[in-house]
Amino acid sequence: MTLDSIVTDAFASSFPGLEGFAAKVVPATDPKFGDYQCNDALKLAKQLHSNPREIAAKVAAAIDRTCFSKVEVAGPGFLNLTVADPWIDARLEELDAADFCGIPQTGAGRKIVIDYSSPNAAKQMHIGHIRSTVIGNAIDRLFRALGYDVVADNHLGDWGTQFGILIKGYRDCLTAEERENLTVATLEKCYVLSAAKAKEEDGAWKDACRRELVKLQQGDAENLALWKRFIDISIAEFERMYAKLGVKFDTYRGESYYNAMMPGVVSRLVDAGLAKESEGALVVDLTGENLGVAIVRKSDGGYNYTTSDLACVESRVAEYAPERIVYVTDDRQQLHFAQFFSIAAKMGVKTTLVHVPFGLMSFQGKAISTREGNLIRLDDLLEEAKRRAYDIVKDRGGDERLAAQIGYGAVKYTDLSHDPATAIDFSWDKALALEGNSGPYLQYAYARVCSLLEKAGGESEAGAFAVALPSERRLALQLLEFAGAVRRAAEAYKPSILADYLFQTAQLYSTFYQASPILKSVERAARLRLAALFGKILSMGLGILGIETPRHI
RNA sequence: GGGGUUGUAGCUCAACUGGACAGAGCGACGGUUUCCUAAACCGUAGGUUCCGGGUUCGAUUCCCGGCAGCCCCA
Repeated sequence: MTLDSIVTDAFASSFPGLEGFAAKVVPATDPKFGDYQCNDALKLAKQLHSNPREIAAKVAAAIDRTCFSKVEVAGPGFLNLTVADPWIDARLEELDAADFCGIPQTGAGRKIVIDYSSPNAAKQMHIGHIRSTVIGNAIDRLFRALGYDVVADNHLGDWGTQFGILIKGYRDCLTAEERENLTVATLEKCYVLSAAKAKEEDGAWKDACRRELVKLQQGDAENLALWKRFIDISIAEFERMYAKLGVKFDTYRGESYYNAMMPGVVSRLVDAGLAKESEGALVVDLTGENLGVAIVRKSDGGYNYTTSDLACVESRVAEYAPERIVYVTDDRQQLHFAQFFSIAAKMGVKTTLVHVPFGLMSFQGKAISTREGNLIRLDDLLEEAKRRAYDIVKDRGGDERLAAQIGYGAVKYTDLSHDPATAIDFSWDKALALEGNSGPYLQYAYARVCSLLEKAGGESEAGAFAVALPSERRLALQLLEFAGAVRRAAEAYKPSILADYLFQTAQLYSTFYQASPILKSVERAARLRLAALFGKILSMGLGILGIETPRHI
């Protein structure tokens, strides 16, 4: 019997007329009110046009008391519930025995695609790529934790005019040695040089670039091989970053993958009467939905993102039949996705499309761009994070590996602890925070649990749960909310909900740990058990955020 | 001009989708190590939740109207 159903029963027996009324029991907003509360008497009073306190009193009288040590009506009609300690112990026992730390496997047998990170090929990743990568990966892990079959796809920017410029630059701006040992950094330099020459007066270089592009598009073997090489080098470089960040993709399907499908998409749009000619371009008019006009084929015959995204969604539906496709991109693309989703719906695409927009990262209030000259390479950020962590860790016998776990964890947590919707202004100190609400705070809490258990001689020392002190009860009740926090984070596409939960949990543990001796206590066995369960939940939760949990710090 | 989004403590952010006295971190000030990891813990100070209306037992949350920042589209 869940608390929900116990209270629902009490409502049902007090008010026989209620059909399908489900009471909701939530954690108390303040410990002084008890452990849980139910606010439904207030809601019901509105429906029934009667006094909420009387309703609450009637329900309180009807509640089965076996789980509760106290049930009272307070304020305008709140039902405050204090559970009996043995009830908590029994729930903890269940939680500890449950698979997946009690996370319901609601996604079993269900497939979703998550599209994130998506950097442009032939460029190095920079701090502007952190958000999509880290938030997207946490959403990916959240859904896997719920049992979903997830396809993580990296929709690379691997096609377009920049490759004409790159191929021309590769041939005429690089030394033989640079061509031999080609890196992404070299490709970047090569692009800058070639693009600069393309702006020259006579236009000869620009024309040459265009010719290379056309050859590539027409399948010229040499240019195609070069393009392929650029992509392979780019992906290898991205994977070097992803390895540091603990990110793994199932597929790397860039725009090029959908290239050949685009004419088909356009002709279907025309056949369905959705796309119409306008000023030489082909457009879908969405002004009726206040979404303006979406161009699906430009007047020069080229396609744009809307078209390739439509081809992409059709391809994914045909291949995977996912119930949902989630796109994690910055919030500038909201209109684009609204247009694309609307057209997809009109084409009869059978899946739910979700856009998770996040606020753009800026640096000292300015946009991150080459022009502003504030483009901090992701690799440099991660190295600096590791270096700062190492300075602290080395005195305690920590090595480079530990420094990386802590430094990278700090960077990831900083991002994940904020609601994706908020814009973030990058600063070294914030990104690399090691105290307070930070990744290392959580890792430190975990390391202390591990150390404690080790000193105790392993988890075998732990006995039955027996919560008693307020600090133990509060920690215990918080642990029982884990699955709910995971579920809410996934439903809202906000890893920050889980991060916030874990931080609060670690705070409650620290308070308990500080206030109550464990090893030297007569309650040793029970407290060790509680500490061990906290460690298990924390480690699982951080794992879902993609943050590592070293056992020693 | 149209649309989106944000506005909460000095700063950075929460607030479980309408609940009780709006909470954390950082910073400030003051405490806690013969004791399980002080990257920790405890306490104090700090608020017109941008402004004005509305809805109701109850609004940071929902509705309307403004203001400001950022973004997108003509």
